[in-house]
Amino acid sequence: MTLDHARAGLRERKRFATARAIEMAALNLVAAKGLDKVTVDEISHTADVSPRTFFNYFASKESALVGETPEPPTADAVAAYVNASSGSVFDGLGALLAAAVEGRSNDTELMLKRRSLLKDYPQLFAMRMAAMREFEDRVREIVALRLVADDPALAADSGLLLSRSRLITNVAFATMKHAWVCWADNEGGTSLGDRLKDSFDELGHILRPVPAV
Amino acid sequence: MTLDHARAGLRERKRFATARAIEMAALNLVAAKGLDKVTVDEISHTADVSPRTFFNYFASKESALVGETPEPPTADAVAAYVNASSGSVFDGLGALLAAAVEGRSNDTELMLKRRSLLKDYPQLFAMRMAAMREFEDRVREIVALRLVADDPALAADSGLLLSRSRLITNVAFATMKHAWVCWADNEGGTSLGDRLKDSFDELGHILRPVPAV
DNA sequence: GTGCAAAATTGCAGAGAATGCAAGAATATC
DNA sequence: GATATTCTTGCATTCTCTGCAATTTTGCAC
Repeated sequence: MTLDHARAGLRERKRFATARAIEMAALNLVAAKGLDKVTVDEISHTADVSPRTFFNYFASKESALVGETPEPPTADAVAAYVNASSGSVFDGLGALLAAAVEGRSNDTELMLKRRSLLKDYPQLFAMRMAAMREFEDRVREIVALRLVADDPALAADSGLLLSRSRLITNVAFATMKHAWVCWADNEGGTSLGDRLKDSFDELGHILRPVPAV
Repeated sequence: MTLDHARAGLRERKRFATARAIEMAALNLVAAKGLDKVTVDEISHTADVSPRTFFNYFASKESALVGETPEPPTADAVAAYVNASSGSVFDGLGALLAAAVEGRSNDTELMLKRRSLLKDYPQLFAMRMAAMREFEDRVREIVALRLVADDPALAADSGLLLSRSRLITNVAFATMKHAWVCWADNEGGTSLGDRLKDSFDELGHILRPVPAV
């Protein structure tokens, strides 16, 4: 799925094309008629596959709409973050998430359609966030590594380490959610990656308000 | 739903009893057999109502499981928070959320069953959080009021006010999520309200780490 | 308590979602 | 080209959810 399709076999390319046709059909139909006026039969017919094939690709109508989950960060990115000697735990975490979120397919057309869809249907956006549970847990592990690197004494108190890494990860994902909403709000503007940086900067502002002089 | 049932009419009491019977049946069956081994027919039969009546009470099998959404904070609580002159935006926000979350029914039996269910099925926990969108938006409005009270100049920049209130609310809900997980993790322990206070305290720690002397 | 209005329950019919299975078509491998 | 693997498809089936109309239960006035 994440490879360049030029070098892949026919079978793989066809599979990719079918998935894209289904997603495209689903996004267009829902944009035109509304989420609950569109059936799987209709989507399948528009994408020129049988309804049964639809369910070979996607577990539900919704999962054809919300897109893939982010790919886990590379070992290099993880190491860079964990061993960063300057800044707070949050600095660098934004970049880590940005790489993961933007990493996947650069299919701009799908991305834009999906953006306006998720903006119109918050329920779908919530689903997308919920689908990131595995990814979130991976990020939590990475945060825990960083916390131990910053303060080796923490390794001894696994309860505190778990609690703290969970809280930090929750806050990071809350910030990501914020970035996404801002990004979807001003249609044209900046990339999601840049918007993520802005939100993490704003987070820093809120957390350490300039002390009264 | 939120009134004491003693003074309510027969009709209202019966309605409440039916809702509870359905929730109880659903929770027990899912605990015993697993989420996808339980059908609405089965739940309805156990609760002694027709399947059609089930859907008069709940929109889906899941919504019978996850429970009600929190009630909005009282005007008094809002005023107290907005006009608090000391502490950060986050101080007091924990208490505001605690009151809202604990406010509803004190049905301990349902609460405990639901707690272990939501722990076993993170998808349902995600649904519960997603169902709070209205409540979340109300909290965001309140946060915006507080921000303006703290810094009247912000009222002029509605974009920044919106962005900042969103981010703060997202972080607050992330903290609430953290509190919930901690609360569900150590079964017996403290109340959810106390756990919320702890999580908001921990948030303060993370945001303002003790500066190196 | 009798009668009437409002509300709740129920059955039924029907659309849509989702899965298992087995047959057939396309692709890969040699 | 022969064979094995994988994909697609149709069919049957179960389950979810909704609208409608008939029936029953409750609230209220007299």
